[in-house]
Amino acid sequence: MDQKARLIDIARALNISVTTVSRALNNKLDISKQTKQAVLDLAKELNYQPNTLAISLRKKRTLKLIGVVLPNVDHYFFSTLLQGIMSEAHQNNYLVLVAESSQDATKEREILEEFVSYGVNGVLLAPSRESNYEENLLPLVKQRIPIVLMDRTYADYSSHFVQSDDYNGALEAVNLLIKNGYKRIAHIRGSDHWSIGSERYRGYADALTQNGREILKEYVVSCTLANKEEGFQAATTLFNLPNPPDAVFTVTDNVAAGVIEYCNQFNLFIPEQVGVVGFSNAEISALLSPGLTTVEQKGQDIGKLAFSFFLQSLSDKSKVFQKTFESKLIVRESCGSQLS
Amino acid sequence: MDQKARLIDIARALNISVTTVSRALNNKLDISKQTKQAVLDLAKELNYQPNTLAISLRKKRTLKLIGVVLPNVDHYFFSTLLQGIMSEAHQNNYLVLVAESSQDATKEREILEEFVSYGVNGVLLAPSRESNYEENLLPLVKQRIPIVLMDRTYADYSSHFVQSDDYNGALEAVNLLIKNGYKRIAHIRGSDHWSIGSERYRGYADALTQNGREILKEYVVSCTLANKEEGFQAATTLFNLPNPPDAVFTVTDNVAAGVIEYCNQFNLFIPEQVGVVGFSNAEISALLSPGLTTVEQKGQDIGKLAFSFFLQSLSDKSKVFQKTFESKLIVRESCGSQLS
DNA sequence: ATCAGCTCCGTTAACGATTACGAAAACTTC
DNA sequence: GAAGTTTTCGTAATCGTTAACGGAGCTGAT
Repeated sequence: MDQKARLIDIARALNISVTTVSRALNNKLDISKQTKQAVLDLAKELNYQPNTLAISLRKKRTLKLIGVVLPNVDHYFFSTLLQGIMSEAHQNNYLVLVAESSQDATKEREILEEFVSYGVNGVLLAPSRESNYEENLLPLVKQRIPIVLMDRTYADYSSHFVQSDDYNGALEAVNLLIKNGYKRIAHIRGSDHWSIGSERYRGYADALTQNGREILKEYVVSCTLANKEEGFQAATTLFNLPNPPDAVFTVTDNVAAGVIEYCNQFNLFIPEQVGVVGFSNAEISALLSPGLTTVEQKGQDIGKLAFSFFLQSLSDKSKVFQKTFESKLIVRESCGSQLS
Repeated sequence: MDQKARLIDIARALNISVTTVSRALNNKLDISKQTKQAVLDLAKELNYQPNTLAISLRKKRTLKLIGVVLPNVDHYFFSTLLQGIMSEAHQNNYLVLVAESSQDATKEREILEEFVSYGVNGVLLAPSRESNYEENLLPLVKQRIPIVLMDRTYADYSSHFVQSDDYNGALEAVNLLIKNGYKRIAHIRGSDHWSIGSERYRGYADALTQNGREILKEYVVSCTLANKEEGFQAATTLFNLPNPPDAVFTVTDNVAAGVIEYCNQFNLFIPEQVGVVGFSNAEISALLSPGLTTVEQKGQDIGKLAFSFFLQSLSDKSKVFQKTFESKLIVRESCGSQLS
């Protein structure tokens, strides 16, 4: 009784054919004003909602549906990324399937397969750390499903992507530390498999050499999960060196939070004794004490552009859309800029 | 050539009927081993992918698809909520449509309609502030689509829900401040339209009266967005009163972050001069200095349970599933518990 | 030889919408 | 009033898949 209203329900009630009802609702020509009005009125009364499935099937046009795969949604950067995607998608009447790979390449592959079998029109992917082109992406490429990569890319595959300029961001961050007088700058970096790990390291290394400084192995500590705990641990290692650093550049803000906690705990004053710069401009960076100098990653903008690249790639199959957002330093207390 | 293979293509190639092909692929009984094998082989060769639209249309429901509507995904609590939902959903082979209402009841309604016309099997909804039952939920209820509410509920509608115990959480938080010797406890509260705003205020008020204290109007400041800036502003108001408070309980951790920033900036020592307690146990609460005492909201658990309620409601149509998670205080430095 | 009971498969009608085609009704025009 | 034109509507096919039903063919028991 209260079931969903269909065209046939309206048709029977008005004693006309389904075709006529369809015509009325779709603003077609071959229909009189009166019947059209009657249909529209009844449709409104019954709260008629067309069945998208049936329409798509009939029109042989797929549903407006895209899939988004992220390593973690509770990570601030990714959640803003998602927000950007969803706002664009909603404006274009696309629905968004979301799944979390939890940084697990196998799970990522499973998700992508599910998405494909569900008939998504495209995939926006922020690859997990161990994701590789051959196994994860090739199947989609074969099926000609548009893919836009976000945040990181594959070394062996050129596709649409939107990322932030990790290299220059890191370069500027370390340059700032140098300019502010820090002498022994350490880096807590991400893993090599991870493009943001290697890109940010590259920026760190080049900033040092461009300023005629050496890169000391013991000043570079790797982490894998890039969270606060690892930051604390790495700080412990660094500050217990015979010749400890006087500044730390970290691969993410969360890692920097661990460093700051270590310094607060062991009375190393920031920025007087130790300078700290993070990466991401996560929510926490403004809330930490002292405020964390960091490199902005515009999650929303990246997400929006990624979706718009997907849309454009539908109409222009041959073109490859790529964008690297410029990095921007957000200077707060932790890097000693206020000292001079 | 590269067109998608359909059942009829396989059927024609093997000179059998579509039904038989369908039977082979769906592991039905009435079929011989040989034909079944032949179909499976050819299907694999042609890389047959069933058309989910057609299946869903025929079965009158989509295959394992649920919709999630949240006010904001970049809010930490909601992102953990989403995480909980997605982890359960993935385990049960459900795909998850996600959309953001941006606290806009009209947009929320649009999203819900879209979800329905896509044939989702259920909806998990964290209602926006102005969402009302009549307009937003009634249409779904009429169509007998299972709905599980999260975080807040409707006064005029009893349904499945999962929420955290805002009232008792607030009560305990304020009791702790009282126990730790704070005399003039203020509250920065959320708006009245918002159940967490009124529930947490109710807890605050009852804690005071149960301890024989007065509720002073000037000690209760309202905010709408519940962010750090509003917290800073409210702190400015409170600490410039002729008789300023010596403790503040805030509706969210972000608001508390604003208060802490104010105190740090104007040299009000926490917890010695001012006690602060927040709500949510957001990521930032552990990273702030001093660490913020707060009430835990188990986003992941709430999300997981909400999904499992949805699943259960499918098999047991008549039962109503409801759960209020107990609140739990997370005690850190900001509330003076270390002082005594 | 007849009948019951399998196994295996095809025919047909759905699911809810769109659309080509043609026919009835209404309106012109001479 | 007959012929032509236009407006308005219905019939039936179609999208890709599933499912109720029935029928052929074979086996084995009576």
